[in-house]
Amino acid sequence: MGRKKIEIKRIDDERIRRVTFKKRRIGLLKKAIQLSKLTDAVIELKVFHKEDQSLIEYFSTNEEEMKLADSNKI
Amino acid sequence: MGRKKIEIKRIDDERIRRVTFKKRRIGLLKKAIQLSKLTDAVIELKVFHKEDQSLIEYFSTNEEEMKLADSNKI
DNA sequence: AACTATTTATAAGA
DNA sequence: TTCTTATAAATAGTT
Repeated sequence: MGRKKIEIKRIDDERIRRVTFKKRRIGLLKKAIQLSKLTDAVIELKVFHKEDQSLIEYFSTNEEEMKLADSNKI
Repeated sequence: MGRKKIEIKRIDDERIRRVTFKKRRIGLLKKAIQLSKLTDAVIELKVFHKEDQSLIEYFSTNEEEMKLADSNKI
């Protein structure tokens, strides 16, 4: 959803890859927060990027509740 | 992004809440996969829904690599 | 479950 | 390189 349609494969140009990463990471986090708020979904999201050694984590609830859900895996 | 703009708060109507959950969970998963493919990001995503006891998990890589990233938390 | 009008995310440009 | 904008994509309400 930009000026042009892009293929979903690794972006070779490092500059563009970094910019895309920063933009889309924000977008993904927003979507996760919205889903959680709208529907009571319990969400855990981690995004790690080697290039800048950044790690972002989001838990819609405490970790314990997620582990509980996890242990009752279907 | 639909016929009307909605507020990001809990959807009271159960039927609508369930439909919205199913739609947006797919959207979130797609975004996570795309971010990973486009930028080499390492992503872990878990979505749990109490109402139907469903748990969806996505790892863009093996869990070990994520744990490693996690242990180097900044 | 499928459609479509509209909002939102974002790729490329400024 | 932060801000803008044209366009693609997601989705709220409809059928």
